[in-house]
Amino acid sequence: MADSDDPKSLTIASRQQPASADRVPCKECPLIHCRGLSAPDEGQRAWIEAFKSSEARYVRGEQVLRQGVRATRLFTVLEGVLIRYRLLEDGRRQIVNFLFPGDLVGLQAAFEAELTHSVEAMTDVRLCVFPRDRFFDLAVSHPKLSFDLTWMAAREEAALEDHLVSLGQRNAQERLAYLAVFLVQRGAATGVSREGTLRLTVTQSQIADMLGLSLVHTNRSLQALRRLKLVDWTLSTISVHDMEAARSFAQMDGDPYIPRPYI
Amino acid sequence: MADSDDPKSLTIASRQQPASADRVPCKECPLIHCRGLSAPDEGQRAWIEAFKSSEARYVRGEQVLRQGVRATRLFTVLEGVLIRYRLLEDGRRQIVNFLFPGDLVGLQAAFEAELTHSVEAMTDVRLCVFPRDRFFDLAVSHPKLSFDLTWMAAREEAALEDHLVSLGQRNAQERLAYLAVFLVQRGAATGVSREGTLRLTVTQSQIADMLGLSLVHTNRSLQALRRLKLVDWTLSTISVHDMEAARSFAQMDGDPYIPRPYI
DNA sequence: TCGGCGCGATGTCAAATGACACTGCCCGGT
DNA sequence: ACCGGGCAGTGTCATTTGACATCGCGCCGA
Repeated sequence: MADSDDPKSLTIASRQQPASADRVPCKECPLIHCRGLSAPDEGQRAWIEAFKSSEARYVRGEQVLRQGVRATRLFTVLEGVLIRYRLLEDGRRQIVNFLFPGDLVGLQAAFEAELTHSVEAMTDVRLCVFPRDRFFDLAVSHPKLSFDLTWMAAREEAALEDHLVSLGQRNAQERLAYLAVFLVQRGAATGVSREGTLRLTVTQSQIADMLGLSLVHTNRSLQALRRLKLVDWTLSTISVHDMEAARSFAQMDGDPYIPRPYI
Repeated sequence: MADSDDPKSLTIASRQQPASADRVPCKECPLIHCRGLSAPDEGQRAWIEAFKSSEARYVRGEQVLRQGVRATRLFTVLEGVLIRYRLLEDGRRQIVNFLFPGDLVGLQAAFEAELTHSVEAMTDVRLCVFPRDRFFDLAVSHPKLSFDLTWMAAREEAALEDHLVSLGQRNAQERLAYLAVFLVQRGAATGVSREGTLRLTVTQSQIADMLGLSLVHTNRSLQALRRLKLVDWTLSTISVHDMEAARSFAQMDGDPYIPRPYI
């Protein structure tokens, strides 16, 4: 079920991450070009630049944050995709959400609480690092950023609400269609994918752990969707031929496009 | 499935809610006495008082917010319990969360987005009303409150994460035990329930719609839990005899007590 | 006093989903 | 060339969960 406990990924995950010397200045932030993300203005960007302490890189499979610890750093995704998941004591794993460029990683750390989930890189990633202890300064000195932060938290909450509806009300095929559409659109909005297709390595085991299905049933349902020509999801590629058909198959409503602020 | 479309509740729900003349001054806010809630200080309370525009009352079954509209007001729960749910086009309903005193209702409204869920009163409730358009002032003029707001959003997100794990990884009985423990503890923290028992009218149909189970299966699983002497859940009362046993049965970890700020 | 209604409970059967054991394929290391 | 590991796919059978029909009970209003 949880495939994160194989020896290799553990040893990789536990080595300390050196702060990379080179860092992108915020005024040249590559995320500016993402439709789907609304960039902060000049003043805010200066503030963010000062707040940002460094950059970090992780390779696919590495753990960025570990459930149960009190983290001292927050991150923001500059490049790549990650997952956020929780482990139960008996080894069951629930993947809670995927993280794309612009997303905030580890907001819980800001409130000196223990993390309730782990975060793992799905691709090689670059993250912006922010110190937790200066977090409160943010709200004081730049209200608009603080507002954006609340916005981001609310947005993430809405995403979880969507997933919750999926797990609670949709059957296996609908869930798969929903997740495929969700990921492809997230990818499109953050510059990771072309229209209708997302190149991202996701194993069926990970899909199963996200959707609350068994591995075998996930496999069979994926095949069914492939036969229906709705979603073609392979190890390295998710492609949705007819977005509207897939959306209606999965009973998705609401507007897919709401530009999000980021930090 | 969705029982909210019976004619009676609809007519009740659609009448306009007169702003009640009498309102509790924030300095006498009854929530001060809730362990489980950390009260704002004097200065903050003054600011909240100025921000608060009125109070509203709803009776059990009334709709407070409706999915798909752009609300102009935010609420805070002063007294009572509500549910937040989403309807799918074919009538399936997913209850997303329960709202207890101190909780924020309709944060999405702050970002001029369409609401993705409806909110309905489970008991007679009293709400504090805040205008949406003065919301941004909050962040500017009182950073600590803005910080608390982010905190609350993050807390709600964590709760949804818990529910997501439940729907994704737990079987019917575990989900029921989890939900019972969750509700009783939420009730205890907000002064609604005595230790181990919560008096709150929840139909099995509502439980089913929260946990993604069929009505019949919910019924049978509840009976099973009753036979196991873990949870006794009737229409009007939830009682958990042995909290620790129930928590471990449902594979719940983490600290149940984190005092939350409120507004 | 009668009927309607909301809610819980049950019996029976069907469908969805899971568990387990096994195969084939690809790929990288030696 | 061989081995081992990760991953998708399959066959078979068990378990969980859902669908549908029905009953009992308490409540309330005509």
